[in-house]
Amino acid sequence: MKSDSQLYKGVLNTIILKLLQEHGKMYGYEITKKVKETTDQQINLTEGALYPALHKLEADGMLDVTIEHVDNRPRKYYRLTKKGKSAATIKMEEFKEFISQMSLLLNLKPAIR
Amino acid sequence: MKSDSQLYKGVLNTIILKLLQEHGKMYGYEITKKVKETTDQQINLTEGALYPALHKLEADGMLDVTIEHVDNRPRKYYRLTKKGKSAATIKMEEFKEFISQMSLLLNLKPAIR
DNA sequence: TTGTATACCTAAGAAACTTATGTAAGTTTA
DNA sequence: TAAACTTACATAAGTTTCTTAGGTATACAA
Repeated sequence: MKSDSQLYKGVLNTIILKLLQEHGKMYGYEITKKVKETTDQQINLTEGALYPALHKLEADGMLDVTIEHVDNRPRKYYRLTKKGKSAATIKMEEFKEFISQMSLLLNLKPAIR
Repeated sequence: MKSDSQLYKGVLNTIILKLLQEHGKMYGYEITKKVKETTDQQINLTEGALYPALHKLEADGMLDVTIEHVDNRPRKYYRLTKKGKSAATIKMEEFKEFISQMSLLLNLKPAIR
């Protein structure tokens, strides 16, 4: 995760879980592309951050993996487990709460639903 | 900073700079109280996080310090320097940009002005 | 055949916290 | 009046999470 701002520390898992919740299954490289595309090239989710995060989420029972071969190259598709699904929901709630608290602290108008 | 969520990592400087921008001068303990009060006791800005952060901001030329004694106890009042003022503004812009990018990634409705 | 895109990976170091202390004066309460 | 809490500062060890910098390998375009 790189964008000249410290703010993105801590949101990596939230992003991963949410993207998987929306798209069903994704592989690592696809996630980096998706993030870059969605944020108009502003956020570069680096592989050095992503892969260790995926491995940790898998070790924690949040993700299941299936390997598929495309053009002789392996892809590791990740999917949310049951535990991962509820974690995704919780992380989203936490994020909204975070925005709401920060809006109070920084005197912003909160308006995220 | 403690609230059972990793999200608050990275926003500490933003909060400090913004509070000082709004209130002119504040001392450390006052900042922790202000954060607790504003967030309805939800966010506990721990001293182990705050004091090193204040010292670093001072070392970086963002803050000026003056010591005042109240009831025989010393208070270190912090104020934004010129550099600190522009840093505060930049941090706020960065935070709004962060919210906007995250809203895209997490499919939220962005509405912070 | 050189560069770019795809697709995975790890390891050293830095940064920013948490947790756990420590000091000391003033204030409340049993 | 002793104990407990609040005010007000501080540091230091350890953890987590990321950055930076590498590495492997296949496919395709110039």
